[in-house]
Amino acid sequence: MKYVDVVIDTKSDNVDNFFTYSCDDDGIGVGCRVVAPFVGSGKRTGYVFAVHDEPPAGLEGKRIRSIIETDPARSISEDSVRVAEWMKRRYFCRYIDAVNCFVPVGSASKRGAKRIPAWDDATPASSAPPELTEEQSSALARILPRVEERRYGVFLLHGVTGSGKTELYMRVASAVIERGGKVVMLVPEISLTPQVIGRFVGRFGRERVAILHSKLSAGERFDEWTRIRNGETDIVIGARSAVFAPFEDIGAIIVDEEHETTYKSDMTPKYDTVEVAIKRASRARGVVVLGSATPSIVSMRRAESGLYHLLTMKRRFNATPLPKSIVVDMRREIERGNRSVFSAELHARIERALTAGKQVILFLNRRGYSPFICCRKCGYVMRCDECGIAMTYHKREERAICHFCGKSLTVPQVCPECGSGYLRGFGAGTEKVEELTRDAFPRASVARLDLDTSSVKGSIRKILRDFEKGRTDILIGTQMVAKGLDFANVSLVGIIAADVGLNIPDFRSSERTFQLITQVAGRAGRGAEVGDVVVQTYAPDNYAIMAAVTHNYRKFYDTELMLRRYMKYPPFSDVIQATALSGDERDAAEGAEALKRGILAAMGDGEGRYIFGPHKAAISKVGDDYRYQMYIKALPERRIRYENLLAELKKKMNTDRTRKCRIIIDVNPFSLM
DNA sequence: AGCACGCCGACT
DNA sequence: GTCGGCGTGCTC
Repeated sequence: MKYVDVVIDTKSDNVDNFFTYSCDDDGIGVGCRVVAPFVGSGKRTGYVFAVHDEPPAGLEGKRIRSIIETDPARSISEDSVRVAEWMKRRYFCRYIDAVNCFVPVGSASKRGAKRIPAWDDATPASSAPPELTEEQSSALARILPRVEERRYGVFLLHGVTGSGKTELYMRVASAVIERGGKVVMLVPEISLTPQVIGRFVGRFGRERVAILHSKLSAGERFDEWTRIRNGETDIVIGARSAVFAPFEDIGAIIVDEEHETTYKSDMTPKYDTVEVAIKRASRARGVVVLGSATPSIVSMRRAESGLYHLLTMKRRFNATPLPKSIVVDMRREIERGNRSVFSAELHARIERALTAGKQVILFLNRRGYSPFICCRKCGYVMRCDECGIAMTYHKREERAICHFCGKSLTVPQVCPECGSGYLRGFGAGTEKVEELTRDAFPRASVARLDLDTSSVKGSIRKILRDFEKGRTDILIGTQMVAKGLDFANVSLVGIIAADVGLNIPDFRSSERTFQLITQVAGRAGRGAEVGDVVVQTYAPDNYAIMAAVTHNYRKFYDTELMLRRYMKYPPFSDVIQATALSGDERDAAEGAEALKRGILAAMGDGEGRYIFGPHKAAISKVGDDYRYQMYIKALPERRIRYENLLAELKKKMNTDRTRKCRIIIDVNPFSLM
């Protein structure tokens, strides 16, 4: 007879702890999925977190019921359970939320278990391993000993675009597979990285590679999960959720473009994929390879302080120099009377590129026609009544659209505040830039790639194929054009407004701007010739823009780190966002205040200098819930105290039926809105 | 006395 | 979340 501690799968915070059952099956172990009796004649599924030989103390007077059945097909490993425990503490979620990350939702699909999934996006590319460059060899030489000795270690691979990071990933994967281990390859967004997948499939073969992507149905996902768990594959490639792949012996977890924000989950549990990868690899004695041309400040800091091993690759594979960038001060353009979105310099260079038969990419991180709609008489701004944020004008649909919740309205003829007829869109988004480009370069063929033109299935690929085949001269787009595109004939990249992201209220706005400009600029001159980049900005002296333009990561990192240290932002703290939600605005506001009182009561009033808010959230309402939120800069020495305190306060408030609000907590949220 | 309802704690 | 125990208060 065994006694097992089980976490029950329910939706309530009240039941987020262990329940002890008896069990006569010796096949039971940590990670086992079970069905257990719960509340009268009811039964629920759950997961075993601990196994004891004796009934544990503290259960006097309670009956210990016995497990009804076990479900080996959907059980997880003991290591996974330990990582789930860590996730609960780190991300303030319930045990079961963390456990469910490791388990597919569906059950076996009816189409037969051995089906190989659709591979539409992955064209296998040349498979022969090329000769390594000197930089690649020396980087690899630092990773391989750990792979062979099965020692945990984290490597931050800082490699400029085109320095051959993917080849290095494949060599690490090869070495792991050779010694019988398994590999997880994480990419920011599966649909935008067909090249990487194609190369892996070409090298390792379709049968031994599993690809997890969002288009899989629940049944297909379950089949893939089972295939992975049964050891039928060596490599899993996928977006962030693939970090939970059911491998036992993880030799390597590779995180491509580790700085990307898609690695932060925005749903419960709100985990950071890089952190989970490190936790899993350290348990499995595997290596983690974090690759990026623009490593996150947090990762680079960890490398600098010796927690990670830093590997640097500075040379581009084909020795093409990095593109030449010039900065255009848009304030001077206005002074000279040029109020168009194209500076004289950019206009001239586009002309020149087109004449030479070259292609151009224009980047603007803002979709729609105008980012806001404003009354020129009284200053009224059209806002989404659901979310409270300014609505974007979309000309083709002739509607005002909320970019947060998608709500769309017709634009009124007259101002709803003052009744004037001067309601107009202000500023320019990609839709407007497309129109202005067609006007300015009537003989060029122009296309646009953003969320609005790519929502129809297959249209991304069509737009990209047209561009690749040279049927499009100028491609205008948002971040979508920044990722992984590699077109030899692009000689010019124009960044229409480099400062768009710089002024959003988030401590990472400089970091994101630096990364984005670097990434977009990298699209120029991927062929034999040096590319040109024109960066238009109203803040030409800004350190993030300057450093990006001069390809000076070091300079950016040093400046940014100094500011972060001074301001006590990550990596010098964790920013913890606590949000109170309620259908009643006063309950949300009062809940947030109560939480803050609870924190100050435990930590002392002095801690108030690290707590900001609570205040009505910038996105003040989501669905039926009003949102009030606050931020805590949790210094490292207080992290453990906050882990305990906030878990306790959150549970207390969420289970208190006299309080009509819910508390949710996000550690280092992707956005402060 | 009999029962509907809501509050509250417990669920192994 | 959901069940059941229990106290309150209304009705027969």
